[in-house]
Amino acid sequence: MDLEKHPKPTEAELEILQVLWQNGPSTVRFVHDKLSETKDAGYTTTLKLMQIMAEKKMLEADKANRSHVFRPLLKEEATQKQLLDRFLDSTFRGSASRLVMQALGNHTASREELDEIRNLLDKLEGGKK
Amino acid sequence: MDLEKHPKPTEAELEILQVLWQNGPSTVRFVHDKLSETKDAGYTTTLKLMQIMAEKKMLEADKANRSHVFRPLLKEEATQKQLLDRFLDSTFRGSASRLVMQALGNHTASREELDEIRNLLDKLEGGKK
DNA sequence: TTCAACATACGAAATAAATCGTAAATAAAA
DNA sequence: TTTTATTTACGATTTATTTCGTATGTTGAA
Repeated sequence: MDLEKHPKPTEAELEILQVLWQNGPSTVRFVHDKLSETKDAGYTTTLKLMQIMAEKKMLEADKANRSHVFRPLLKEEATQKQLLDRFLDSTFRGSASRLVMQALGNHTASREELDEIRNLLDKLEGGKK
Repeated sequence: MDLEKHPKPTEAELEILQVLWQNGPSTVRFVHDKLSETKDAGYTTTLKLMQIMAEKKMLEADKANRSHVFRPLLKEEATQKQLLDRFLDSTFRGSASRLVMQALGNHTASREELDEIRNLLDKLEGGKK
């Protein structure tokens, strides 16, 4: 069968997915230009990666025009959740609260974001009453 | 010089560090037995990894006895923070609150943990008044 | 002492990930 | 139309990581 439920994207693949999630279906050229802002690798490198990702069914290429347009087949939230699970496990031995504490402690969040989190806490804690 | 500030531990290295952080300085045998519970690789694989880690100054070996005793040179919290930064960046484009929301949403935390988090929120939000 | 169990040393193979070079096709420009 | 630029195809290389095999040394039990 080989259903390959959770194809963990590599670092480089994730970078590409991020561009697509943020900007919608895009050509290799576009993705590569975006990546070039922070990274430097040749055009064919990006191309090859995206082709491989298409093979792996992470992306789908629309080949109608000469410049193929790729769209992500993985959903951002689902992928984040999957990666978070792994990360939580490997780095925080599964303790979500320790991760949350660290994340909140070390990184700035706006007042609004903090309030949002507080609301979520209320809901969660409500369920535990 | 080659100071190598942030030697990002690989997955396998992290597993070894976890054992050492949890159990204190240990022999290869001990670490390998622990890892064997969830993973399967030969003894010499673990040995080799730990030797490489020692070269990289992630571990230090006490060679007084035949069975060398390895201790971690990286601190757990600092390493977690470092990995969290990268993860946050690559997976959540730097949005700590989104990560926190996902983490809280998908994973169970006890009442006490939730309260702890709430306290932290109070402190943080206090600082923003 | 002799043998079996267990330790480290270390080169090298296996695997995975990322990068690149070059060819061939197509399109756009001159 | 000829040339130049851009694109995909794709094999191959490079680099990183993980794994293992074998040699060799040490310890402890028979």
